Amino acid sequence: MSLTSAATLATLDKTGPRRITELAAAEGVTQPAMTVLVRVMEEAGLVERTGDPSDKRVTLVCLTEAGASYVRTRRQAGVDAYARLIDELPGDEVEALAAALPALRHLAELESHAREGADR
Amino acid sequence: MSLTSAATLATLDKTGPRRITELAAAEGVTQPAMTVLVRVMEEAGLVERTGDPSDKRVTLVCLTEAGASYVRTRRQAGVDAYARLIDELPGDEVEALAAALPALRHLAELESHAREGADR
DNA sequence: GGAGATGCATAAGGGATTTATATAAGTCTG
DNA sequence: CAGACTTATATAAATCCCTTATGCATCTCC
Repeated sequence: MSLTSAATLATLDKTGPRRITELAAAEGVTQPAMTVLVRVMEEAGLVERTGDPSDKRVTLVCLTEAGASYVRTRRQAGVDAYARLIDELPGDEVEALAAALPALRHLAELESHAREGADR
Repeated sequence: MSLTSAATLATLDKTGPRRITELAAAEGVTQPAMTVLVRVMEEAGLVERTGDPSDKRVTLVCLTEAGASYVRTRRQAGVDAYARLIDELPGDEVEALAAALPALRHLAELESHAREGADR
């Protein structure tokens, strides 16, 4: 599964159904790339396409139950892997990490904004 | 320049000349991929191949001056970009980040060891 | 109601990587 | 010390994921 596919599933999980164009912009790929990705993920049973009744041009993409469970499994695996690593750190370092969490979150947010500016 | 190329240059900068197979393992790609990468970087003037006199099968890859300067420039650009972001954080968050640096370094080291184990 | 804008799909091409295989050099064994 | 394995790299073909270019259907607006 490509990195972009995984990121797209995560985005769908976070924000609910999206149109193809929105997903492409969110993941920083072109619309044709996202069209193909969605087809592949649909064939894998991870997402479904549903037409938008108010605009027959758009196809809304939403997670299937299998897709949602895939996202959860993958996220949990990541969390577990990091938890195992953090368990090996001395206690004072764990505390320092915890204390830095707001700063790290803030930094990630600044970075994503900077990336938006650069991409367009 | 591909991500793997940049990582390979950084590895060469950190650890000195390496053989193709070592570089491939270090970057997590196959040997033929690294062979091609090295040829491209050689044509770009960033690395040089030198035979190992004690084993005529191996080709040692080392950074040229241009390659080393490329690595330094790129690294500095990254440092600058992060510095700009960190400048926007409130002072207490900067302090928290600084306090967490040893933990982050330690975590990165644990992670790279874990990755070694998983890849083989 | 027709012109332009918008959303998606398809086609063709390129870059980076993979597997499979070839070639050459080293190592070891009887 | 000769042949059989092993190791280091190279080459070839195929694959994956992405791009640009383009087509088609639908919407919007005067």
